[in-house]
Amino acid sequence: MEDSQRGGSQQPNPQLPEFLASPVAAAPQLVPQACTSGTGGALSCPPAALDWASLLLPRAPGSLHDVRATTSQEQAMAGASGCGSSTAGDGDGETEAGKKGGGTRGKKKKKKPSRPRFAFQTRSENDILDDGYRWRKYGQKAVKNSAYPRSYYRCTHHTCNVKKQVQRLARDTSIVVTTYEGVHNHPCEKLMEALSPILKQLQLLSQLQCSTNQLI
DNA sequence: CGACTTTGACCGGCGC
DNA sequence: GCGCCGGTCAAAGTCG
Repeated sequence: MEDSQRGGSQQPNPQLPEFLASPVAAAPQLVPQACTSGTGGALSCPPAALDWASLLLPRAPGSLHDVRATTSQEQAMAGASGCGSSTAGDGDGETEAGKKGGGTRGKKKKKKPSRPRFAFQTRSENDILDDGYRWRKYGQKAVKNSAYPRSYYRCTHHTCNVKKQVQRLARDTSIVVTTYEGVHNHPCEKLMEALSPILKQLQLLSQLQCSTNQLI
């Protein structure tokens, strides 16, 4: 319904969002998640200088796994809710299989605690953080102790099984908590598209520098 | 017409 | 065992 989400997942503007375009000055201010004290701690917060480039590349070294959250701690995340248990565990790869397998509706897979999961908070008016990937919303739930519903998204790439949850903090409604689950196994087309001219320029530049050095 | 969102129902884990 | 709650499914509706 909200216009912000309409029109195919989220692409309000054709270009990348500022925070992707300039990783350092992350626009929707990444809130250094002091990790909602509370229950147990620390939800892994991506470091202040989040390496978006590596995050967006499939299985880039030192990316997601480094900031993964342990399942028991995820709930601290939002502080957003007393979030009970739930896990989400999704098969590392094969979710589809388990889903409608029997033909019965709404079948859930078993708990699988270990799946790369990390969350971060952004200060933004937009619930949806355009990270360059395409997401399809597959559910929305009201969560306990929070006036705001939690939305569930899945990466639309066929072979990709990454999910994310988006929820606005109850305590500070200007903060949106995004929880990613899984690792993209495909490049971020949007980002690649946006970066390619820059990369080309860089290549040219380095070539130029090389030849200048040789001359000297 | 395809891709996407909405929304109610269902399922399973967990705490009591 | 029961109820609560989070996560998911899938039909129906919407949009470009």
